[in-house]
Amino acid sequence: MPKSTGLRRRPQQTRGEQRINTILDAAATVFYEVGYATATTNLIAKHANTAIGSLYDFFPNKEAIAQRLFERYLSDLRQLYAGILTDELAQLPLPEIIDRIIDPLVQYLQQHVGIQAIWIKAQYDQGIQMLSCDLDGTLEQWTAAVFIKRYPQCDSASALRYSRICMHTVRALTALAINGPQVDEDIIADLKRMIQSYLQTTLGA
Amino acid sequence: MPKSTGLRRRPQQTRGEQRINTILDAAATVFYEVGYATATTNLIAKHANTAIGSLYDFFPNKEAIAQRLFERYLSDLRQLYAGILTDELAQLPLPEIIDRIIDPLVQYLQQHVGIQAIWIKAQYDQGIQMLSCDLDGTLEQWTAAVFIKRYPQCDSASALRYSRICMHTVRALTALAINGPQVDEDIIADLKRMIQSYLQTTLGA
Amino acid sequence: MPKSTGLRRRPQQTRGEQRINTILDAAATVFYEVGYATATTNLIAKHANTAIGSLYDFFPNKEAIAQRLFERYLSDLRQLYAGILTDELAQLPLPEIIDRIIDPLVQYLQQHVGIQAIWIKAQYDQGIQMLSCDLDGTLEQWTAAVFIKRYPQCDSASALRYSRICMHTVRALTALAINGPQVDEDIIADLKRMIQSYLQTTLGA
Amino acid sequence: MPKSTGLRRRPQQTRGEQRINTILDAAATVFYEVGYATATTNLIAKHANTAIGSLYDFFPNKEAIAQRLFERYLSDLRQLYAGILTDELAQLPLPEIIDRIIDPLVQYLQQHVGIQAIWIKAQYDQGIQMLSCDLDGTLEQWTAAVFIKRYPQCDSASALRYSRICMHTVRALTALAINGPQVDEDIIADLKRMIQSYLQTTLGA
DNA sequence: AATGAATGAGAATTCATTCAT
DNA sequence: AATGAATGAATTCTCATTCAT
Repeated sequence: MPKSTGLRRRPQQTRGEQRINTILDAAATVFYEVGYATATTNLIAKHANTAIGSLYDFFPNKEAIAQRLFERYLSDLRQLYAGILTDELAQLPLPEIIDRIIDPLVQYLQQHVGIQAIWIKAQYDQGIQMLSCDLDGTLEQWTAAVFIKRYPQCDSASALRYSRICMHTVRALTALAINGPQVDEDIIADLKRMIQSYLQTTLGA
Repeated sequence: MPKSTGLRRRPQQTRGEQRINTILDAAATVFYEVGYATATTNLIAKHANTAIGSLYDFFPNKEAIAQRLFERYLSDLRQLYAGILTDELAQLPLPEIIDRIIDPLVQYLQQHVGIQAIWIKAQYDQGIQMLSCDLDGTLEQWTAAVFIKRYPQCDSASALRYSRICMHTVRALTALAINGPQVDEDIIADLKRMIQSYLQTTLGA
Repeated sequence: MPKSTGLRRRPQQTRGEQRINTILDAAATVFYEVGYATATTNLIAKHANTAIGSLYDFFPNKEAIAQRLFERYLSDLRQLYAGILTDELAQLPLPEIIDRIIDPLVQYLQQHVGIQAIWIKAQYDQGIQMLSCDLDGTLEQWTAAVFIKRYPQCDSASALRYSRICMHTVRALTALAINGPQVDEDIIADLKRMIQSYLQTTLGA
Repeated sequence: MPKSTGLRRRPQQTRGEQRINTILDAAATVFYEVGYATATTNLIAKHANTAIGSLYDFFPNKEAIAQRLFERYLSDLRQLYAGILTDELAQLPLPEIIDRIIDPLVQYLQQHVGIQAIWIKAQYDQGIQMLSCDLDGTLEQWTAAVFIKRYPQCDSASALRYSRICMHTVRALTALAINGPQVDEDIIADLKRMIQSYLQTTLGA
């Protein structure tokens, strides 16, 4: 059952690189529109204006496409947070920290509907669950690192636990707040308040 | 594309009534074991020791089975909360209220793994999203009613909004805490703390 | 493949007799409405307000129902033509003969839509073809007998051939003329003219 | 309930074109051998030495296959009659006209057993009735045009009526006369005589 | 006799994936 | 590299018929 999910053929030319991105974009759209389970590889190929055979030239199976999408999102977010998760962040007041973490995430989700489909909306879909682990885990670790810096009394296991709880809440409420490109800012505000009060109660100011 | 999800044949003998329940129990198990998306009607029939034809005698498709399951869970919960959501509840201290709402829910989820599969774990699965609306909505309304009673300054629209936010958080974190019959009590404790601090910050003591 | 098509249980009581007729009437209606191939035994039972089990108490299979319908129609027609196919008939002028044969048939078809479905409309349906042989054959024989009487020079083989040709034409054009209880009298008139001129050309006045 | 009957995928390679024809040929054979109602898509695929999936690549269902067959036959006949239905035809003696219309049709039916199954033999099968309309209608119109030319006193509505009556008779009696590649010439001769005498009686020499 | 629940073979249909061109 | 035709296992669903009550 452990299918390989890597690329099949490493693209030799820029054309191939572009093709891969076209396919991934198409997949993101299709996943968003019909859901991961209902999405078919043929439909993705059609959206990408690509022959189904070409799709399979690059990806061994449907799962690998989602996998690769996750990787792309993760790399996006890595870049995005590189400038945010600095040492100074932990020194700021808690509300500020929360803003600086949540706002870019919300914005990114808003601008990339594909990630909504596979990360937020399908969080427990058996077919995609494992694929999202990396993304989940990475975000949780980043946040845990901030916690440790800010709350020195906090051991790393606890920090990860808190972080995980927060991230799950963030996922659930952004899912509620975000619908395609639309965002309900009130819910985001409440989400922030919830996280803030939780952390204050749990770890002190 | 809105398939009808009613019963196909209303059973007129006790046998039929039992058969329906057997199928629903089997479906709950199968949904839990392989997930809603992966579950097939044949697999459900096999688990129920029933001919596939019998399943289709009563249910037009998989969706209808899930629908019916939701109705059964909802009716269970209605009964469960009938004794809890009394007028006195709103008079109690907030932590007590939260305990009295969350504890029975956690216990019920723990004892009915089927509902975990379709309500908690598949909360954003396109195939099941609409079906769970009733359950969602009902729980949210119940809680909103408690809020209104406890916080008279709170109008009903806001109460519903707060309630919705809380229930989504509850779903997300019970999903994290509960795995089949296992419960991570620490997460439940944190969940309660999160809800409590959120409500206090938002609505006052 | 030669399924028995007789009755399974000879009804001991009038109740059973009635039940059989109810089922046959229902079958006639259903055959007319959806066609023989599409008709299901369950649907017939429902139309007859009868349990499917009861239907199978009386008829071993779907084919037997159609078979029995044919028998009923045949017996109706036998009675109908008993007073028509007399020795004097052959003495009449040809147009008169034709009227006396076709008119009652058209009227009967008009009044029994069930026979339209299985005899006229499904004349080449594999499922029903053989069943209609008796009805076909009988009508052809009756007519052949008239021919022989009227045209003494005509041997019985030829008479049967002419009769068969005429009956096929009659079937085809009544099918065109009759639609449920509606009849296009013009077509019937042309049908008669066609038959008459054919016979005159073939066998003389 | 009106399923679409167009092609699902328009073939873009010669292979696809061939495959479609193979499937249609197989369907014609199967329809002839077991009848339209009994024919299954799987059986057709098997006869065509084709994966069932390929069949569904091109055709959404059995009906669409029959539809397409009709179109092919119609186009054959159009070509066939292009050289026959000339202006001079109407000048010939009636028997000659009839020969020139019926003979090629009989020959074509004889050589294409598939059309026998769906056009002649299943002429009133509910499943196929509508599909054959085009073929019916076209043949009737062609013949009506000849009538109008030959009998100037005849208005177009009447011509169409006569034509329709004749074509139904032709269908019924060719069905009786033709069985696969076998033809009973005597019946064809009688058919011609019947049509001729009918037209003479109706429209004059 | 009657009821309607149960059976399961078999038909229709989809779609991830491979293959020929 | 690219195309799209082909494959067939797996799934959904129907319905003639039998069986338990």
